[in-house]
Amino acid sequence: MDKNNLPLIIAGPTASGKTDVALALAALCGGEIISVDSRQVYKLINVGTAAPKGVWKDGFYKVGGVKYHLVDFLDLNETFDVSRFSATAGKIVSSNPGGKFIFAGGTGMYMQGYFCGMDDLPPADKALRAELALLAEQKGRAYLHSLLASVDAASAAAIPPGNIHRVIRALELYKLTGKPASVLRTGKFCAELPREKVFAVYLDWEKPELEKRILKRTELIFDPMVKEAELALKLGYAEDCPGLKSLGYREALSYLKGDLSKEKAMERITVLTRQYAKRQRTWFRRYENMKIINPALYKNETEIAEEILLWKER
RNA sequence: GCCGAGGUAGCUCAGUGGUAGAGCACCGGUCUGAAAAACCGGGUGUCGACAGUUCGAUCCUGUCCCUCGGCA
Repeated sequence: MDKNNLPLIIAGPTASGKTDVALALAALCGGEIISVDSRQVYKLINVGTAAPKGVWKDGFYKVGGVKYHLVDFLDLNETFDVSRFSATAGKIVSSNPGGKFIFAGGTGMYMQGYFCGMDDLPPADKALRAELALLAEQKGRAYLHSLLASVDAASAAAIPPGNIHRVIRALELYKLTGKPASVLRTGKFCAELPREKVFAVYLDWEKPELEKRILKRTELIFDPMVKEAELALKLGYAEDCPGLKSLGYREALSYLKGDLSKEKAMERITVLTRQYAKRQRTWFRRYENMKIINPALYKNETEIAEEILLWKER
């Protein structure tokens, strides 16, 4: 296999400039970009999710002529998840054999799912989840956890009772298949990103620098975010629909309702974004074969892209 | 200037004559179809300063400094 045709991953925390680097790479070597982002998939909330600005043309979302996949297509009432990402990305890649692909984004779990592979497990069952969530609400998370312990001791031991999402998923797997998660899962998902299948880059700013960028971005996107939230409500979407659960929209809505001053709302969004960036850093630290790049050491995105291409050729 | 209230963690504040806690922030981590999710772990401190009383003071006493109200 031609080494130059291996896909590239441009990962990094939120506000690290992944999109711009990906676009610079596409400009240098051609190719298409696949957004690895659980929120940029939605329509109507493009600014607040920092989705690249583009236009729909011939069935593709294009940014400056570059195909930018998996952005701006999903209804706010729909949910997206790692399996859908993995399957869709797979289709996009196989639709253009020999094409160059740049995976850009910060949703580590999606990268993990696509590059390491998903086990063949049943998908989410909304009704069952709602039923289990209700049970947890009525009888407590500890009760749900004890239910899990009685059918799947290994999962129960690994999942803290407070982690309601994972407790529910483990119970869901058991109810749908009759087998405990520990039996269904092969462990391949947890592997290191396969070196022979992908080149991975991580954009790693010094912390104070990233914090400044986050602050700046909050200031830049807050007003448009409020407008997006307002429009969504006007179109009939509920405040708690899946899309509007994206980071910051709750605060934008609170501001809209007058429950939060603009200053407080922005401050809160900045904190949430910083915490999110930290979780991303923690996630990506697991990968030992990523190329770490400090963007501050380069003049611009093009220089970073050139550096990445040089590294890839080696 | 006088009177009153107060100075304890990054912030808001609780507390005790035996060198301190909470929430949030912050730091570290977990992660298999919700992941911008949901969690787990950690106190990071000259208790305003200086004296005095005491075996021992963040706590009691005095002086000073600072902040916020009220009166001038």
